[in-house]
Amino acid sequence: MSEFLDTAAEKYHPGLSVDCVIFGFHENELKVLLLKMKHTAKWALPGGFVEKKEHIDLGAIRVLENRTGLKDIFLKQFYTFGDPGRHDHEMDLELFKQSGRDPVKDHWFLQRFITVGYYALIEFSKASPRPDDISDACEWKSIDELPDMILDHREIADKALDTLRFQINYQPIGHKLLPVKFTMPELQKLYETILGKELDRRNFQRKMLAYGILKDLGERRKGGAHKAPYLYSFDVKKYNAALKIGLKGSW
Amino acid sequence: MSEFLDTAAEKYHPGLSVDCVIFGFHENELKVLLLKMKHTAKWALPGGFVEKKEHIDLGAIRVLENRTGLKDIFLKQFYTFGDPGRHDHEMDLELFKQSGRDPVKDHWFLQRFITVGYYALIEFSKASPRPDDISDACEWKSIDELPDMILDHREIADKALDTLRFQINYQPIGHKLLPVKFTMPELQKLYETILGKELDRRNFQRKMLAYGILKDLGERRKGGAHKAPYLYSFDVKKYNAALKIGLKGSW
DNA sequence: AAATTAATGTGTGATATTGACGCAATGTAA
DNA sequence: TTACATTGCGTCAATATCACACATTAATTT
Repeated sequence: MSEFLDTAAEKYHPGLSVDCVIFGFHENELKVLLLKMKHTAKWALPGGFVEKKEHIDLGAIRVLENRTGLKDIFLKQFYTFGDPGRHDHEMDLELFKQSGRDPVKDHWFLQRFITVGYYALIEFSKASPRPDDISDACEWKSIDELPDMILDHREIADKALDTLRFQINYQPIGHKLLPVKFTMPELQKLYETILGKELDRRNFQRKMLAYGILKDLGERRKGGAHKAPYLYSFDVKKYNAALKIGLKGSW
Repeated sequence: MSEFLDTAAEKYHPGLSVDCVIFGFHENELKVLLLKMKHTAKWALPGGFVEKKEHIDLGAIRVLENRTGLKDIFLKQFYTFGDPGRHDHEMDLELFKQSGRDPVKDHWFLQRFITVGYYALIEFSKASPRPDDISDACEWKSIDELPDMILDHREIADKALDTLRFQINYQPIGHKLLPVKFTMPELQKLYETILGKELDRRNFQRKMLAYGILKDLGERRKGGAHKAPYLYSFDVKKYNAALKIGLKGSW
């Protein structure tokens, strides 16, 4: 950390950061990957700084890969947060203190920061969450029960979910969040969580199948209680073609 | 300009700008307000820098008010452009030359810039376009015939239109772009321009009226050739209520 | 002044989509 | 074996969409 404070001003674009809202779907719940900050009870979105000659998208991709161990992640920029009040001067000074240094006036790290928000969709089971230097845990948290978060990170997470909801007919949400094989009830639960409301099981199935973007695998998912549902996977070509014009439908 | 170069580093957030795509609707055409840059044939979006302790939204509002003479403008952030290649070093040096100064290495103005894109919707007739220091003209240009633009401004304008198209059922587009009184054909033309396709006159009218967001003023617009169309205005309360859940409809 | 023309206002029927259900089939647990 | 929750498939009325036809009106032409 101490070294970071020394070299940051040279390496990174001033006053600019990226924060990622990483979504995963597990046990019928939509989850977000959060970092538990050292020395406090608060959590944070995985984030980082953008190098001076780096595309901001690349900065976000770096963060993503470091936090999840995954490559080729689906990532979308969704909003830039530029409230000058989003700074937490106390926290910054605390960081200096912990690194055993005196806060320097006008230090790169102590200025006001703008942050560009990205959301990512990843397949839950494939990720290997790992903390970074300033955190001592990296865990999935249910979107319905987010813990106390630093700065405006709660607002950023909420806005990401809003965006997801808004773009549900235009982004490969199912394809990126679900495993290759999935059942109709699982797909429905995902939609319900994102939309924040319940859908009729039968109408949902009819509509989904009508899109022609699913391949019926003929198998069933055994093991669970009750009747075993069929397994499906996405017909990626047709799915992407359909998304371009948008899945019609009022959810 | 020379003074600007001296004080900018102190006053403005480093490496950050805002650019505004200002939409207006006139003579059945969707138009964008552009600045003609001095000493070149290229045009630019109205833009500016963000003060160190200023909300980025406020920075955009400042630009808007200065360029149009209007207050209370409808404004939405839509995307942040962070390609390091969006810089035009030649142009920067030119600016230094014109201000009669030598380009200083590592000068605030010569670093790489991120820009936050905003789109604005204004009532065409109420605006009084005026150039800024670095431009010698400020004019409306049809979205269909945009002139050569600097940097990635063309890309920014295109993305703004895409956003408008995407949000057409959720933003008060008609209300902000049209005068208080307007005819159904005018409203339709606006929709057609934004959507980039023609719509059936009769189905459009039926759908619009079904939303219940229009007030029939009973008057007709005389003067034009042929049958005089009725005048409408928005029922703002109902319009806004309808937008919250989104005007249903596949355009 | 009457006829022409190019818009606008209103209506209709076929088709597709939505929303709210019913009912039988299936796998686990009692 | 039975009970039960869950899944697969189907029905039907209400609504929305799409593709038109026809009558009306105001300026222009003859």
